[in-house]
Amino acid sequence: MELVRIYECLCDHTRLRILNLLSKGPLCVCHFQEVLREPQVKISKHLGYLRERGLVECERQGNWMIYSLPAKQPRELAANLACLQDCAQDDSTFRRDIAQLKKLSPELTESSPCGCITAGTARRR
Amino acid sequence: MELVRIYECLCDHTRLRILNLLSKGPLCVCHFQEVLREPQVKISKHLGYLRERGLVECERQGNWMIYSLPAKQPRELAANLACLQDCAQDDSTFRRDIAQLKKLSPELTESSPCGCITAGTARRR
DNA sequence: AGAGAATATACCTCAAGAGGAATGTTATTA
DNA sequence: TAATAACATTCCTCTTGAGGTATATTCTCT
Repeated sequence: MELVRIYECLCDHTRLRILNLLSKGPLCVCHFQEVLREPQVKISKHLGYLRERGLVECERQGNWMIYSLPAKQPRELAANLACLQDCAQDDSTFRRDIAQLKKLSPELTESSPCGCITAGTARRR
Repeated sequence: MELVRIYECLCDHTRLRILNLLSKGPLCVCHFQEVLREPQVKISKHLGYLRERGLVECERQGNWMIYSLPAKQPRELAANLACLQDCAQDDSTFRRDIAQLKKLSPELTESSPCGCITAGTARRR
């Protein structure tokens, strides 16, 4: 995987926030919307961008698309994602996002796919 | 230092090569030209870009501008430069650049500023 | 089959930045 | 002081990508 391609993915704030959330586990699009508070198009396009370049994988689960970090990562990618995680700890936005994520779905890993089954009713826009 | 700003600096191949060379120590512009075999404008502009964003520092030494990595680096920058160095080891271009650098000026650290005193006569374009 | 929910894509506008040609700037040397 | 070396900057063209609006696609459920 080309180093430059990786860095191109990392040089947008929204994408960094997405990758930061994904470090905690798979998520569906509506969760990103909930946590990041950004319009659907924006999130969907950034996810598409990351997917095309192999920074994330996705799988359909009924009506939901579950995004996750690649199961098998080339060394350069793993190293940079680890570095990002390290740096994210110092940043208030990233920390707040994680806090918000836990708040929205404390049961995340327990409930079905990604806790989305109830998320539909919880969303308002 | 904003993470995104750092990544913006890293998402160009020429800049990565520059930073890779700088990891071995300070260098002047003519050395970059020698090793990277890229036109002067291109190198100068990328160095300017990196300088504006605090990824490199420079100091005039007579006719030469000596570029180096910042003496004092914020954590995010240090982490990412370290990560880059780690990844660069797997890449043939980066390895070749370093080899070329050593070949051009094996005495680098011993001779004056950056070994540039003789570099002028060595260049041909 | 039809409706609605979740997500993706097309199309448009705007800004940033890459690369090159020409020219400017600063310092050294004759 | 004039010439030259080493760099920087300006101006121009072209591509990429960000963000938004509107619309399409894919499932699920009734």
